[in-house]
Amino acid sequence: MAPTSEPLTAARILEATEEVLRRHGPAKATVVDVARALGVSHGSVYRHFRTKAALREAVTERWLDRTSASLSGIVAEDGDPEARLRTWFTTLFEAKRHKAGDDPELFATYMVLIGEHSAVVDRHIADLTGQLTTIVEDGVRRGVFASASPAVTARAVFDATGRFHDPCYVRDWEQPGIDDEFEAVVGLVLRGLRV
Amino acid sequence: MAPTSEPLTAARILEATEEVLRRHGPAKATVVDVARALGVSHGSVYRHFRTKAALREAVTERWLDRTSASLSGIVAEDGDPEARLRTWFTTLFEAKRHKAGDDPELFATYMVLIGEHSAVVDRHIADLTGQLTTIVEDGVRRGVFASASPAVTARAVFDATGRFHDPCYVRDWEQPGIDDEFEAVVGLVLRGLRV
DNA sequence: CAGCTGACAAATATTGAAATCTGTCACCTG
DNA sequence: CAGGTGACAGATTTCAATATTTGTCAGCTG
Repeated sequence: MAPTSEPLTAARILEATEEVLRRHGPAKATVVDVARALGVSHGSVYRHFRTKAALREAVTERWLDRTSASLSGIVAEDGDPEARLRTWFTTLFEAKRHKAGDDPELFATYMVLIGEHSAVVDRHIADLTGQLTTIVEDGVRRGVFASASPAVTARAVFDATGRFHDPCYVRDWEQPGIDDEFEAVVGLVLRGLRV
Repeated sequence: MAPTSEPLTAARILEATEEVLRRHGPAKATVVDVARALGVSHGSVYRHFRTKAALREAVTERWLDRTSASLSGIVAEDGDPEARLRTWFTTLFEAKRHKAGDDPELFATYMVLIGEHSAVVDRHIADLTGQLTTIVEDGVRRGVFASASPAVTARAVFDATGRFHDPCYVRDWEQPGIDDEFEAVVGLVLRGLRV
């Protein structure tokens, strides 16, 4: 399209790759498509990313990092830890549900990418449980949460709410009654957390 | 194989279908294979099951029902509800983990079947949460559990422990540390359940 | 000479013709 | 005549030929 203009950067390639994935889906998005979208030869793309897998992995990481970033603000706040925990999960659930509901095809695309790059997902989960650990530690410090090991507890809290953030449950997120189920699980977990 | 002998019953067809699925996997198990294993024509199989899907559904249901049955004993016991709940989940997790670990291919086969027959799975989940509801009600009656609605609470407890019984997490079940994570989640949930 | 190109070999995906399977049903047979 | 058969049409799967894609690299170009 654009014959030549700005210098070819990793960021521009990632942007174009996201667009190609959105348009063609994970199965038909090729490196040649990405290069064409940028008006360069596919050899140039390989100058910035060693393999197609590395390129897709970078796109996946960027996508997951956007979610982490939007939650980190809640961790930084200084209010009631229980309320912050509740807000954190509500925000996460809402964000995932909207991503999945607003553009199911794109979400399905990212689910494929996530399946391809488990190391990135592991890092992302470590990131999120790290945020939870901070909130749990804060709660313990203030004497509102009981936990011998905040990191272990944070992980347990994360695992217990999996139904409301793990993509393997996407289908359930549109089901009626899911909000009540969310409240029930979060309520149960928060009760278990209190001193 | 066996030219003719006992009368052809639904039970014998289900048995043979399980065997064919075990041998050939879900993709290559055909109705003709099942008929051949029984020494009959495939038309006879269609006399007992309207479609291939119905046959596979029946096999799936039988498989899931075996799990439910093995847990119902724990529900019927009359000990400490908290201990029973713990035993119930430990038994479920152990059973699933062994099924998955001992014969991964067969487990993968059943995962495919489960994906094909969500109505059967829904029934199975209703069955299991029903068992949990009985234990929770018992705990409330004895004054050890707090719950405004045992059915809702039971469902929340079931959802919160999904990581240790939902097949979408099979991979995690072999990971080191999974037992600690199980303990952490079950501990958290039981704390949340206590008065 | 840094950055890009495009021809190329090997790996992977697509395609369409042939083979197999599903589900039906008129007709056997003990 | 209850229970079973097997030929059949349409749907689905397989397989091998064909086309595309990935990843490399010698060489072009601004």
